[in-house]
Amino acid sequence: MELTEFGRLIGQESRVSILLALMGGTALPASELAYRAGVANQTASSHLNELTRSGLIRMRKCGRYHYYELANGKIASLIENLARDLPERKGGKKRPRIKPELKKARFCYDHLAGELGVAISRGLVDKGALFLEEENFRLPDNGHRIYEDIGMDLALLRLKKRKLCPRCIDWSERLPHVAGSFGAAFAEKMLEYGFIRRSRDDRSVAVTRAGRDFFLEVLDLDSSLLNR
Amino acid sequence: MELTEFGRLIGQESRVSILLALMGGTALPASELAYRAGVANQTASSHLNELTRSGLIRMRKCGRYHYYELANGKIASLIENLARDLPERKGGKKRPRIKPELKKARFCYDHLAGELGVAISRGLVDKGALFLEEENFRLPDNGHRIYEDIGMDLALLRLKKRKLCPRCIDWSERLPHVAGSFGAAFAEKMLEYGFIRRSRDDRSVAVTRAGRDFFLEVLDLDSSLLNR
DNA sequence: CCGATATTTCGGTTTTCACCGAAACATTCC
DNA sequence: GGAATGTTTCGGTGAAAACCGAAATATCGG
Repeated sequence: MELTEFGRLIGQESRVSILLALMGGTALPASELAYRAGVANQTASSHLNELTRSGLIRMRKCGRYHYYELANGKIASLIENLARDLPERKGGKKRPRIKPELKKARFCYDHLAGELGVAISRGLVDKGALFLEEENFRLPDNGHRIYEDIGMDLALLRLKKRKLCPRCIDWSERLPHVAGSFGAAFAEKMLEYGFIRRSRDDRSVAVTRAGRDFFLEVLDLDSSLLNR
Repeated sequence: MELTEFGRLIGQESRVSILLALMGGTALPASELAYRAGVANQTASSHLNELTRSGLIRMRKCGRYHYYELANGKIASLIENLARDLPERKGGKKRPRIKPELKKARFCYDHLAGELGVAISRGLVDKGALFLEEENFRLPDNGHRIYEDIGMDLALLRLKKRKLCPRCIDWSERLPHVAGSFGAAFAEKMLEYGFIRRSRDDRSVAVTRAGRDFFLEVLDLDSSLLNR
């Protein structure tokens, strides 16, 4: 895709709203996206069509619903990185743009980011369950107790053609956290066990009471992160 | 800056042409930029005004000339990275977009990139004059013969607040090469000694006969890179 | 098949903005 | 000072496109 085309696509509030809504990794139906962007269904439909043609998003039909989602994880990181690297607003410090819930914990496409995402990755590293390397993280060859306990099959993940556990530099934190098929699978497990819960409205994530215990006991996370 | 604003700015051929023309790192007068973008001076002027207000570029007056340049190196890498990470054109492989001269050797803001830039960095590493580390390159604590021979004062560079020698991942090569104040100073030296010469038209770079000898002898670069 | 719901297509309106001609402003050169 | 050159400001035109109402299409639930 050309710079200009990409720029034109993200040079428009409604389309950016749509893309940002999809950054959470969940596929959403057209009307929901129209609502979030604050435009009529017809308008959103034409935007969705354009975004699809350009390859940034894709559509999956499910009955009368058309579910749209980001085309792949690369698109998600592209946008995440761009948002992170944009220069500060000229006039100084006033940047309350980041909603606190998002800053705290959110989905970045399909893995956890924000303070929680960063802390989890760091916790795993501290426990010897993950190693920070040059470009990517690395998983221990023999697996790790933590993964066994929550029933993660690392061998299965290694088979996927997708990168296993690349580093993703967080948009709000500017610190590395684990992404890739491992990052996605880990987040999936956390949802499965009810340790975290997705927001209904955006890509923010709440830590449940059970999750609080898990993160405290298994990963020694700082409790200040887990309150509220 | 907001995503949308940035998108709008680069969502337009003329403005992208201007930015790309400035990616070489040299400041250019308004009329030159108008010419390269293929629009009238008045039109370019309004684009330049907008780009300046947004903080992407800045202006330096010199007599009746108004020289515009990228606001700083971060803007350059932002654009370079974005261009690198954009998804491939949907329809497959046809991407002859990169001009061969640019692919071979070019300025990336103020340091060398392209095949030559990558090769130089690799050559310096091979000679023990540069070390490839996690996020950045590192210079040897005691300096190196190579730098003495061309009269580079590393101590002076270390004083600058700018990063000394970060890694920059090349847009066309997708390989790391050295940027930062060291990268800029090294490129400056190469120009000074007449080892390379900037193109008058774009940000591409030609290796002179003297440069060929230097790169062959001092850095053992592959001669295929240096022909023509 | 029918009504309800989700989405898209079509047509037309309105907004945005890229563009340039003309004129103003700034600087240099003579 | 006056002509020449580089740049910007102003005003108007034209094209692109964001938007929505209305109607068409698709699917679901009976």
